[in-house]
Amino acid sequence: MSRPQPQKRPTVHDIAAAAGMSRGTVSRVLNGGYVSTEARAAIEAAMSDLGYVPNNAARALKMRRSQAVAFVAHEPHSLFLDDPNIGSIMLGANAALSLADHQMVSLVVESARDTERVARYLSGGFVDGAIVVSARTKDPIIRVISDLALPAAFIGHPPDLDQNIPFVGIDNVGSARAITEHLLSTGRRRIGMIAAALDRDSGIDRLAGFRAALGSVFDEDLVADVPHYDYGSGVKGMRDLLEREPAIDGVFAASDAIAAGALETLREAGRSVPGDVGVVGFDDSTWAVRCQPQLTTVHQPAKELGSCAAQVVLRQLRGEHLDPVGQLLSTPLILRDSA
Amino acid sequence: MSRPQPQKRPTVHDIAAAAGMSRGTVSRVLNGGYVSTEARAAIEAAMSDLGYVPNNAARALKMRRSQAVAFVAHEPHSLFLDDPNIGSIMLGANAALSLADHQMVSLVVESARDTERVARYLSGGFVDGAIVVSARTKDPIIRVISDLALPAAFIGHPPDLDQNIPFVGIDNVGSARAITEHLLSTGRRRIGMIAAALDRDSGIDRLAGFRAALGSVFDEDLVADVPHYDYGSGVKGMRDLLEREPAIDGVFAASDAIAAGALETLREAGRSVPGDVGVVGFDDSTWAVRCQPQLTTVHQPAKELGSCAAQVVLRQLRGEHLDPVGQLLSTPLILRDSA
DNA sequence: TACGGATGTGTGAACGTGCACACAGTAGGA
DNA sequence: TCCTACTGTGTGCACGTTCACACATCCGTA
Repeated sequence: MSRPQPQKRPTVHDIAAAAGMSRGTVSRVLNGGYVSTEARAAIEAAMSDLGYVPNNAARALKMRRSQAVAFVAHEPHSLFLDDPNIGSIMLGANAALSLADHQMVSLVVESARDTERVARYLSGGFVDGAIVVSARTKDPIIRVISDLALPAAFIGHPPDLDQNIPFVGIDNVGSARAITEHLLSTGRRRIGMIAAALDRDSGIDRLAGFRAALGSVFDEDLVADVPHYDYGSGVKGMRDLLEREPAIDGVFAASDAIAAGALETLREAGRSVPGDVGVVGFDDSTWAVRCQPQLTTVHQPAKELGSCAAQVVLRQLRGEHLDPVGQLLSTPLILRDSA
Repeated sequence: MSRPQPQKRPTVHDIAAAAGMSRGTVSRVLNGGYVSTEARAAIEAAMSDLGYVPNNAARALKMRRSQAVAFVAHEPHSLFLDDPNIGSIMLGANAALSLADHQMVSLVVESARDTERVARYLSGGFVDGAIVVSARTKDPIIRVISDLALPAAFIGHPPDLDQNIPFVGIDNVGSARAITEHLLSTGRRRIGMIAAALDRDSGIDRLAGFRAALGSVFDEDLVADVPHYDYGSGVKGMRDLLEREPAIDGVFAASDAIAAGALETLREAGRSVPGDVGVVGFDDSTWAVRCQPQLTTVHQPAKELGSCAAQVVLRQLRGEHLDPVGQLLSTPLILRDSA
């Protein structure tokens, strides 16, 4: 089968001609307005006959509206795969946008090259707004969105985020503090933390909450710093911690995946959990119930974060005023067996 | 900050006026052509001055080219979260498209409503082609793409896929057969399978390969049928199998996640692996090395699948002829500890 | 009889871009 | 001198849509 032209598709003109009407009437059938029942029937028949589909590019050009919202997944390789939240957040956002008849298009940013292309894409009129997840400090995408005045919502917010850009997130400081306090309440004395992603608000805030809970007992030496929220980082971080303080009896892992890695290391080292060491995670992801023992952790409402962010963007699109620029969702503690 | 209009953005006209040139010359600066060095300098200065970004919608309308390719992730909720392949496939595709200066936009299909909207989006001129992953039998998306003659590539192919639509995949039948034969070679006699996703080519083919390897020894009763490739399905499937045949000594799980679930159930049931029961998986995902014992499995070249599919679409876009419509990537057996 | 409103339909102009074409000037070769 | 080729620039049109406007008809009422 040869494919010389990309197949001439019918336009409003063709439909109008086939139905014996004018373009205006076809447009009215599509967008609402006064149309007689016969005219509507004829046009609808012609449309399904010729297989008409409106051309979004033309519509977007004329209307300055594409009915699409970008979901910018600004994640390095390993994170994207090992972070279960990102998937849930996407699905939550997709569902909310879908309900409002908007298309979610997700853009993956891996390299500097990607950043530039995504920036071009965002400003090219293909999307009406953007949801940005886990942007980093000094992320160029932030500037682009700010310059463009593109309706946007950030999920989590880097410390240098422009005050006017709305965000939704969770109270990382408070949640980290609460779960650390739980660890204290079970009688643990030498509590360490495997802190990750300290170039992001979430990582920084979880560490801050941990520090706050421990107060004067806080010991810099008991913080292992790992780059990512993944399993491998957990294994490594726990080895570090055991080496520095063999008498450690409590661990706050910055994510469930990290906690899972930590459990594995503790098992190899012959420590029992929660007998010798209490371990808590963060996320309440599938990791939490898959571990042995199951993890005590902080529930992160990933799906709600996604749909909330979508709502924020949609509200801006409708021209509504946003009262509080930021919004924090609550994060219940989930008590299971690991601490 | 009030936001009455979506902020008037500069157009070629504005740039032309600012630089004292005509629109045509601006266009030539952007797209190549004869332009004097002074003119180019003046125009480039004006562009960076006014912060000009070409309007993709207008360009797409005129050129019938958007420089974007859709990645249709046709996955139900649980699958999307638990299938590690989809992420790797996406990253592979993204990298390849990025290199060719194309934007990947990924569309999530969850519901029938989504299907319809995605179909509209695909035919709306926002994308030049599509990569479709794990479409199901009778998927309406297939018809849409076929009707539109949209350059596309399927990853895996449903049995009812139009002969002309290119696909890339792996030899599920051969790989399943090979790993089952490995199980046989270790002396297992009562081998069961936890089969999943039997509404998809991958699920069907893996079962077929299993059956082929066993030949006359194949026993219908030793196949547990579960809906998804996830951990929970593995737990359930293994319970089924143990109940039906307590003397079972080998299990082929249709995915690593399923194998992980099966391991958990076996552990609970007091069976040792690989002592009492040999277990093999499929995918060589992060699950495989995270299990105890680590899984013997089939390596699935997820990233290559993604980049291959992208290449196929790009080649169609360039008007090249595709010799073999289908393409199968090789899948080495990875021998670890579980069988 | 005339008028205002509701209902229904057609037409022209724009959205921002790229391309074909026209035009102008210079240079080289027959 | 004329023709052609090359470089550089401006202008009109089209892509497919929507929207504002003009027009046409019919009804009820002043």
